[in-house]
Amino acid sequence: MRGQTKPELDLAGALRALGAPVTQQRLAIYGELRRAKDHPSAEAVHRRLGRRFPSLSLATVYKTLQAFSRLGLAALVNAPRAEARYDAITRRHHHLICEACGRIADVFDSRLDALRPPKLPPGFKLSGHSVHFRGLCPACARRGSFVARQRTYIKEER
Amino acid sequence: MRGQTKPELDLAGALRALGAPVTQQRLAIYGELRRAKDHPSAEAVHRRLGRRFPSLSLATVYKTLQAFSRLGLAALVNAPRAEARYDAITRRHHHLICEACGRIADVFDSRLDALRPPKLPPGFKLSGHSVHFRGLCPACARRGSFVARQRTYIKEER
DNA sequence: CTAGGTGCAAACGTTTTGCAACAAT
DNA sequence: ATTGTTGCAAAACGTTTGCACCTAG
Repeated sequence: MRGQTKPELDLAGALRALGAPVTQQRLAIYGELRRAKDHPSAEAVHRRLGRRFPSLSLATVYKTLQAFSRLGLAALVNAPRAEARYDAITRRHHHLICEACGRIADVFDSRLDALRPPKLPPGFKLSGHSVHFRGLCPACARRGSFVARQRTYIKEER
Repeated sequence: MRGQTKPELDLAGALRALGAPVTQQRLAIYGELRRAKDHPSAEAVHRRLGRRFPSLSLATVYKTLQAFSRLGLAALVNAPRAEARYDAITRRHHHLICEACGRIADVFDSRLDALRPPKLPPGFKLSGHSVHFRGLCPACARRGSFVARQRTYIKEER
């Protein structure tokens, strides 16, 4: 739980504990992710490591970040590759998302509407917020068999 | 051009009030969005309208949904076209997102961690949730000039 | 030696764009 | 008549994949 000086060592241990190979690329990518404080994209990580590891490929960065995410060693902040989905309801509300089938349900709750961030940075102009609840809808939970933590969600109905 | 509740009429009025042209395409797309209860993607809206409006193009659906979103007549549920962004912090936390520059800050708050949806559908297996606060960071708020409601967020730093 | 990670280039699906034709005001 | 929208096709973008090679265990 320290790691500002040698975050790579933590990673190596974690990977070994998980039976996953420890590679130079993984150490470098994890080190960069630890160092970064701006939630970088795969492309950003690749760009930043470019000087020191000219042979590191973007595909490896993608695969590695996905692996970290799957292994619980990093977290995906947003849902990439998701189609834009629209709602005619513009009144403030929140969402309940099935991670397996992608179904989205509306959640109306004034308690959630009233949330405020603790200690907002001075000068930040807050314009809104939304709460995303994730999980498995009744149908998908019954079927089971969904590998969690893989993708945030998949598709909507035709 | 009817539909039982005549949602098209609301749209026409709203568009006129905003000085925006009222077209058949806009009425149809809005009608479909109102009718749908599953937060459809642009592609889904296009597919569903295909029978009745064979000449309607997918590009128009994209442009129209974006326009609606910008005008406050529809809401974008997720962030499309966003790059996947990662975080080395896997401990539960929330985010504060600048809609102009895309900067993401971490928000730690046990009160937010403890949120629960009101009346969860029976059988839904909740696995987690996160709160996204949106707004303008101090730097962007100072500069002003950002047209809100446009995109959810844009880019991260190099 | 073997499992699986890596690099490359091509493929993918979604979204955006340039532009000419067109419709709404 | 002017302005903004539409449709088309092509391009852009982030991401994923197939496969040969390489590397850690």
